[in-house]
Amino acid sequence: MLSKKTKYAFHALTFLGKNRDQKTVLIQDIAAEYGISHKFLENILLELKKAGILGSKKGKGGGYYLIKEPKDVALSKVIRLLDGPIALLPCVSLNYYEPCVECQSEVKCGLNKVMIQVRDEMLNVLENKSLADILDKE
Amino acid sequence: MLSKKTKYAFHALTFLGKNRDQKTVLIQDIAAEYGISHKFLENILLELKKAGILGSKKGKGGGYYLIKEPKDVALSKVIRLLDGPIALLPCVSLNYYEPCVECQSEVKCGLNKVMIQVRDEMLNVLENKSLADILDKE
DNA sequence: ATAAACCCTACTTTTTTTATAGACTTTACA
DNA sequence: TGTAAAGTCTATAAAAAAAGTAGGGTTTAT
Repeated sequence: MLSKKTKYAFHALTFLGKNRDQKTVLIQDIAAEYGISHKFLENILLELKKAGILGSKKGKGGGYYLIKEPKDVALSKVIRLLDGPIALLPCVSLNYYEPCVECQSEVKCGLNKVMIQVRDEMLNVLENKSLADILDKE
Repeated sequence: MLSKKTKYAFHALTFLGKNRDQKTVLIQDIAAEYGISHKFLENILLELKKAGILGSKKGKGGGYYLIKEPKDVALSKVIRLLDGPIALLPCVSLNYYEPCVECQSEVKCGLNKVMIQVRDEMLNVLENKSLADILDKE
């Protein structure tokens, strides 16, 4: 399951996507829309900004806005950013690889082989679905 | 990512699958093979037994054995048993459904719709891969 | 009778997630 | 030019989940 952080990130991105006509949107308005803690959401939006997905404007009249095209915000990108690896095991993660301590030889490990296949099929889905798909269904 | 519990379950199942010629296998031998805590593994094997995947024999000369054909032990079954939902959000889980409190209307939620698609594609993979696939690659 | 092995429940520790606090910086505008 | 509005940043606290441990109970071969 995704963490709440990631789920809220998707909600926020959806809200920002729906309000692209506005120059900026307040954290507060997003928090209110979904009943999320303002402060918690603040951290999430900051991470999305640092990742180049959102832009912001400080000071009075400021707020956040979507900097990327919705079709260019893949689900995989948001998940990796806030939740970490998509792979089901550390030993098959492309972005967060770590060997399994209990594993004598990765090359001989059937579980490793199968989980590489699972990872590839999951990535195929998560890299080809994007914020645009979410917005299309709203 | 899968929990260690689930990862160890797959290791144990693999070991038992490779030793189907023996009547029973000791917890201790599986734990030693992977350097896993005996007691922790005990709990895991017990769950696999209760789920009808493993059988056991008590007393001296006892141990665990695979009760199902490897091809009939889908990855999805083991993951659900030890880790819970496969779906990425509670509101799209088939086996562990819960509404999202922040969601006004599930029917109008684009995230919900997209995550249903993601779930179906993940299930398609995880229900069609099994212990047999792991054993084939060892 | 005894030792080997699984069964079961409860508990503790550790890690991760979720949430909060508060001081700081930037900006619009009266 | 002062003030209020808004994002920035770091640290910490609280809650929940995962990982691991303990120990007595039951069954069975010899």
